[in-house]
Amino acid sequence: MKFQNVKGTRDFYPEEMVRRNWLMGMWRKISRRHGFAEYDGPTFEYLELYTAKSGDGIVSELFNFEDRGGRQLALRPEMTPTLARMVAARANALPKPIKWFAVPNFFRAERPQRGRLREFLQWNVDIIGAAGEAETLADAECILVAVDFLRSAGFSPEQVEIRISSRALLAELLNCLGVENERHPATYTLLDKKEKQPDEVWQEELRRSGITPDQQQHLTQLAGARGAEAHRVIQNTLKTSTSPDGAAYAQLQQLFVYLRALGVADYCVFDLGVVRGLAYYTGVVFEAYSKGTLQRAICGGGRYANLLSAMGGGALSGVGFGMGDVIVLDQLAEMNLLPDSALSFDCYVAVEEQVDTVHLLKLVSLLRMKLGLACNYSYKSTSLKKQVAEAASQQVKYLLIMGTQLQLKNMQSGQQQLVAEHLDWSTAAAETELLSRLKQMLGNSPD
RNA sequence: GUGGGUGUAGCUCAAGUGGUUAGAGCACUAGGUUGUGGUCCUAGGGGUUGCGGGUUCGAGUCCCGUCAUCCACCCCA
Repeated sequence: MKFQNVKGTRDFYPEEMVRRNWLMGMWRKISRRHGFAEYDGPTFEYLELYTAKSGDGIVSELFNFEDRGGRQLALRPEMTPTLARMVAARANALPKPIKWFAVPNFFRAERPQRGRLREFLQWNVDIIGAAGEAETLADAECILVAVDFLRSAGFSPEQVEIRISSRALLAELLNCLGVENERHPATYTLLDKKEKQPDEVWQEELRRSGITPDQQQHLTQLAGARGAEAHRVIQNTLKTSTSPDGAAYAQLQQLFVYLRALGVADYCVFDLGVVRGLAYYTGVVFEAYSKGTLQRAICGGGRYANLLSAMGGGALSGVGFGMGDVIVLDQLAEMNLLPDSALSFDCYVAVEEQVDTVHLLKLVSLLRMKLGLACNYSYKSTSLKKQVAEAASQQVKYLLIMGTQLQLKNMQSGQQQLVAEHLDWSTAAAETELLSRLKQMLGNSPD
């Protein structure tokens, strides 16, 4: 019987693990420097937690099972329900705003394809409980974190952009056009599809949507309007109403003022075509869009004003985004931005023929446990040349050569120094002497 | 769930229209170059050609099924 990994899952051999750890490290570093605290929850929850948010239809999309007590459980397909549950449990005790992030693995029973697997990692960043004016600050900070990551990973504004819009603004505009509230969700879906299908198909769907020809014409102008053009279209639309609201429009303009102040405006573009598929977004919506050969969203997020209360979490508004590792790594690879994934250790001890293995082990143990260095040596007695070659293949910074003398070689500079003329393991004092000598030489060597 | 492409060594690929014992490079292992940078030389291990059936004197090659994988659709938290 030959086994293989389950469809849609990945094995992480050391080389891939280096990349994965690099990405997770970036996510954590970026999150922390913007003042976010890491949290996590269980890998599985009660099935109802997910059906409560997304309806029974979600069940076919997730891995669910029954435990021995007959309870219906499911592997987590996303973090928001868990987050809502955790926040709800301590809603009154947690200081606001709550700025949390997580880098969990998720499971979805979907058909795998490029950029989508059945188990994947996703960076989740949320700010919950910022109210009033502070909402826009939180929106800006969320987008800032996303841009900071993309820029730090090496994406240029030519390679990726953050497309930003607002559901609240769209609602305002639809009201001006006289589209009834109950038609808003369907209209959002329509707008969302504008760029994803041929124009004739979209126009056909528009005709069948049940809104008036006049409304259809305005909607065509709105959909996909970007930057200055979007502002012009909005101003024209607001004029068509006798009592325009304009609050959401003002808020969105304020958001862009903040983004300019934060220095990330070059990555951001106002784009009315961004809607996001999720029903629960109520305010700002945004996505990072890759402009590579495979054009697609790298991350997506937005403001959800009612989600937590709908899940028993109290009247707290939140804003957040998620970024999956599969697409990010895919896009980084395409743009040649992935770091070197070779193994690397701190040092390697090579021995000449006459060296006693017991002495070798004593030195290795000093390096590993007293100096805390990641250190390797060969189990076999092979030529010095092969040991040096192996050291080089492990990308070590230092090579220690043990013979009658002990020498230290800096593998980057090629410089070699004498550590000790003779190695004396007979007394504890001699060992301490050697240790401090090594500490000094390794500590002072330039990396 | 629908449609399409692809399955030969760990990886990248060979093997005229069916024809002897399925090959190469890289990687891996061992030995050598008596030793300080991924070298070079030699040797070796590794394959039921995804699996099952069929056609045939004979199938990696043709046919059917199945599984896996990739791509697109659906969906996208």
